[in-house]
Amino acid sequence: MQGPTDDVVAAWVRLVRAQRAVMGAVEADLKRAGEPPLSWYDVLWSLVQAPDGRLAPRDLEGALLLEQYNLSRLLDRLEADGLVARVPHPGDRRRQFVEITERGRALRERMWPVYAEAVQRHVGARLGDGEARCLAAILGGLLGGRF
Amino acid sequence: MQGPTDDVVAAWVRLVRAQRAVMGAVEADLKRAGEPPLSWYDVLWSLVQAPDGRLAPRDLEGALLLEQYNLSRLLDRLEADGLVARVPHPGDRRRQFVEITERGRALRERMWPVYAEAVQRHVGARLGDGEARCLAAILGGLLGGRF
DNA sequence: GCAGGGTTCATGCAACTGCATCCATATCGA
DNA sequence: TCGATATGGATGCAGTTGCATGAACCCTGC
Repeated sequence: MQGPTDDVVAAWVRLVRAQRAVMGAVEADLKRAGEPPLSWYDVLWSLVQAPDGRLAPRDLEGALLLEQYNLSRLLDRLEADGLVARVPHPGDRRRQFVEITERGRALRERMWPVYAEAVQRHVGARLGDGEARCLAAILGGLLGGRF
Repeated sequence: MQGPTDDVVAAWVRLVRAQRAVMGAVEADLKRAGEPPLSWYDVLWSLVQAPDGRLAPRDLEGALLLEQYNLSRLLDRLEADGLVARVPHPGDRRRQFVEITERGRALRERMWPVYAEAVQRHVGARLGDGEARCLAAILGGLLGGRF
């Protein structure tokens, strides 16, 4: 196979570094505001968007690109805080649904302004007109099927 | 402060997801080939590029966007494998240099082909002409001062 | 109906990370 | 010079992740 061009390597390096820097900054803003980590928001948001506020763990896994065991434990923590509930799947006792609770919805709504402001500060404010759209398009291609 | 536009949010979401997907895939390729994780490569490569193959931990920290304590322990592991050596700083006994060893250089050279192929497969092959350059440019702006 | 195999989710254990703090050393100011 | 403060790096502990495996359940073919 042909090796990557210099441009590709540069893009890769900056992708890793930009994500680390920006995500770290957003995560830090959330923490400073006394809110839970981003991964909690991601789960809650996925559930809010889903019909009936519930999803199969497997779907969450795919949506959030989490490993099965990581999701399992993340859900443990969310459940312990009363933000989601695991409800049995009628007809298949292996499976289950994860359902957001009222408390979970409330937390997500409380987190959103903090999150949005952090994203604006660390991403929005640094991108010119059209750059955001262009970035999203290219990254979408990079993601290929996975989205 | 004005909230982020939809385009900014989309860019943010894809940035996180793309980095997770691509980085996970590259990391997995390295592991499959029996090589150490990417963080090891990053340190070794930073040292190779530095004059005399040595850097102050603080500089590595900035270059790799690692926390001080994480770098300290990463260096523990690299040192335990004989890939780097901590050498005292003449004139300030608090400080030190991290110096790559021959063994470290050899490992980096062995890792590179595997790494390069993974980057090509998961990044290069998915970007059209000019997209890599465009992506690198936008992400560079996103990084702002930090690089 | 039941043995074998696949699917879904959980968990024991080891490695890694985050956080607070500590230790040793250097620097600054009176 | 000496005490207060700052800096560079390490470390104890708790929380999280990765990996391998396990437990419960479903399904298929015989």
